[in-house]
Formats: sequence, C-alpha cells, structure tokens
Amino acid sequence: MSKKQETKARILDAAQVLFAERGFAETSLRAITTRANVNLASVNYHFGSKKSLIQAVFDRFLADFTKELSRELRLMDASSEPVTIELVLEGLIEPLITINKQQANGISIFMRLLGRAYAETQGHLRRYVTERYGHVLEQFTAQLQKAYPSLDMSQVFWRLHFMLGSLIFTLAGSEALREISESDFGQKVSIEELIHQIIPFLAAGMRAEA
Amino acid sequence: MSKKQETKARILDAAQVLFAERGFAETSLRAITTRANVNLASVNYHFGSKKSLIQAVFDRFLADFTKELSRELRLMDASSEPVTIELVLEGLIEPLITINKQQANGISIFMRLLGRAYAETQGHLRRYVTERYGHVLEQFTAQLQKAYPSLDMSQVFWRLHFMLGSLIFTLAGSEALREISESDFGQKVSIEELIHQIIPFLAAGMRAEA
DNA sequence: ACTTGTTTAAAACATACGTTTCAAGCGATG
DNA sequence: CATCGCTTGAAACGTATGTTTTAAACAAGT
Repeated sequence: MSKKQETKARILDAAQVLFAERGFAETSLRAITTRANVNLASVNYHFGSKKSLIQAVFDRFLADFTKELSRELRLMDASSEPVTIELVLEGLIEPLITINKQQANGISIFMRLLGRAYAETQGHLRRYVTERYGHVLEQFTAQLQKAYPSLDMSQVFWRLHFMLGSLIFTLAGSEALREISESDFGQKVSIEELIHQIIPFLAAGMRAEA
Repeated sequence: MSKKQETKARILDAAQVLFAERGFAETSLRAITTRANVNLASVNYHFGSKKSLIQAVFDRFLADFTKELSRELRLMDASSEPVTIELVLEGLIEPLITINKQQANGISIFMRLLGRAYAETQGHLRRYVTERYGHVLEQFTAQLQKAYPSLDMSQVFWRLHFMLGSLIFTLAGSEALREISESDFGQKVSIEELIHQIIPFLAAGMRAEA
C-alpha cells in the first residue's frame, strides 16, 4: 500500500493553481515543487512526466465536476417538472458553486484551466478531455435540446459553444473583471451574483430567432 | 533610413501564426526564424527581445483592427439611422471580415491571439493592450449603451464581456468546431455564416430581462 | 573607389528546464 | 531487530532557449 498520498495531493494542489495562473509551459516543475514543499524528483516519481501531471490535474478536477453535473442532469431527467433552458443552466452552475465552496476562487481556477485546455490546438490535452468527458457534454446537449425541441441539433451545438464561450471567458477572468467593475461602478460583485447575471443572458441567446 | 523592412515583416508574419497556433512560451525564436527564413539574431536586432516581438505582433494586428472599428463606430454615430444592437455588432464584425479577406484564417488567428492576451494574468501584455487600445473599447461600449439606453452601465459592461467571450472563444476555436460540425451534421459552415449565427444570439442576450 | 552606417550570418554564451540517477530515509512485516 | 518495498533528497545530466558577440556583407553618399 502507498504510504503518502499527501505528497501527490500537495503537488496537484500547487500545480492546479500555478497552471491556472500562468499556463502549462510557463510553470516549471521547480515552481510547483517549491510551492508544494516537496522534492523536485517527486513529480516524475509520482506522475512520470510533466505532461502526465497536467492530465492528472484535469482528471481530478473534471472527475468531481462531471460526476456532480451528470447527477444533476439525471435528476432533471427523472423529474416530472418540464425542462427549461434556465433549469439546464442551473444544473451546470450548481457543480461550479460546489467547487467554489471547496476552494477559494475555485471557479476561476477551473475555468482558466478549461480555457487553456481549449486553447491547445496541437496538444493531446484537448483530445484527452473530450474523449474522456465528452459523454457528459453530450448528456448536457441532450437536455438542452429537450428544453428547446424546435431548434435543430446543429444550432443547439453552436449555441452551446456560444454559451460555453461566455461562461469560460467571463469566469476565467472574473477576478480582474470584478475589480474593474468595482473601480468603475463602485460595487463589488460576488461570483455567485455574476453567475446569476449570466444565466438570463445565455437563456435569452438560446431562445433567439434564427 | 532603414533598408529592409522585409525581414521585419517576415518575422511578424511567422510569429503571428505560430503564436496563435501554439502560444507564446511554446513558440521558440528558432521556430519563428526558421519559418520566416531569416537569421536567428535578426529578432533581437529588429525587436530587441522576444517580449517586444510579441507586443509588435499585437500592435500590427490591433492597429489595423481598431482603426477600422473606430471608423465604423464614427460612421454609425454620424448616421441618422437609429442605433441598434445588431448594427453595433455588425460594426464589430466588419473589420473582422476585412482581416479574413487579407489573410487566410485571419479571424481565427486574431481571436486566438486575443484569447491568449486575455489569459495572461501576470504578463504585461493584457495591460499593454487595454491601455493602448482601451479607448476603442470605450467607444464601442458607448454605442452599445446608446442602442440600449435603459440598461445601466454596469450591466452593459458585464454583457459586453459575455459577448466578447462568445465571440473570442467560438471564433478562436472555429476551425476545430467547424470540423466537428461537419462530421456530426454533414454541413460545413463558413466563418461568415458562423458569425451571422452568433449575432442574433448575442443581440438576444443583450436584450434579456434582468 | 573609399568610407560609413545598417543589416545579416554563424557561433558561442549563460541559463533554465525536464528528467535521471543513486543513496539515504522510512514504515511495515517477518 | 533485520529485511524489504516504497518514498524522499540532493545532485547531476543533457538539452533547448533567449540573448550576445563578432565578423562579414551590403547599400548609399561623397
């Protein structure tokens, strides 16, 4: 049996934050191990390589997130209440709120990581994520279509990505944006308030006439 | 007087594409100079440093774009026709179409660069861009508010960024998304078609009830 | 044609990085 | 207590990177 999973977790914690803040290439293993207070070699010992560490960070994050999202979607499916776009979006938001409760700025970190994975054209990361967690996205798409059956699948696909763009982009930069908002308009907006401002925007966009 | 601006332009051309494709840290000066068929040292000779080269790439791109966008906005302001959200968005799209005509996949390259600049929290790049070209964004915001006067400034600010998220995210990944769309739904969507699908989505989102 | 300022070429430099190595440390098992 | 597998520590290795250097090539002015 393994003695210390603590080192592994410490590395993941540090890597997660630094990757989100600076990016993958810009974050050295030395920066990670220094922050985690572990030895440099322990990364290669526990994860094999830097690339595998990056995947492990995504796995830990996405495993939790997709599990909870999938649960929300199944509950929605079983419920007798009619599915609306707002409900589907709430089901997506709920796991994010959970993340934010478990970790300070968790949403921002999560979204920054997602954005970076998305930006990787060449890298295997994007393929890895879509292959491993693509089924939840399909599940989500299915609910979306159920909420808006008159929209054909191709348009659901595109509008889904319009929504993801808004969400990932805004929440990834939410800290900076909230600071600007505060200095310009004098009122600090919480992440949860912000999210509940996005939902009507997205829902209205989904319902737009083609 | 300078003799050869050609080397400088060749470097910018190569750097622009590679930065958009792979990112800044992932693109070496050697990769750039090889692609541009120039000597390695010429980057430091003409631009001083890699960081300055990155800024120069943004400058060339944003100078053209903001100039044309600013012109569109001024025309709109002078026109007697009432300003609508759709019109403002068209004014934003128009310079993008121009870019795409001047350069293959120009929109995607431009948006990928913008996305990367946005993702840089620590780097000076984001601050550099916002300080140098922020006035055009303010101009754009002003028109948006004129098109929708009942929305208070703080909400205009947020919804503007919701829209930017959709645009940058979708258009940055448009090549991959259009391939998925083609294989899943059998129809290839052109960039221009795609853009004209986004506009009603964004406009409806802007008009959403709070 | 010679000089001068600018640009290119090739090589070298210093450094930061991911990875590997190997010895020491540790914890449980017999 | 001795032994064995797992984990940590410190150092070194090889390599790729941004930058600098120095000389050659070049264009233009007188």
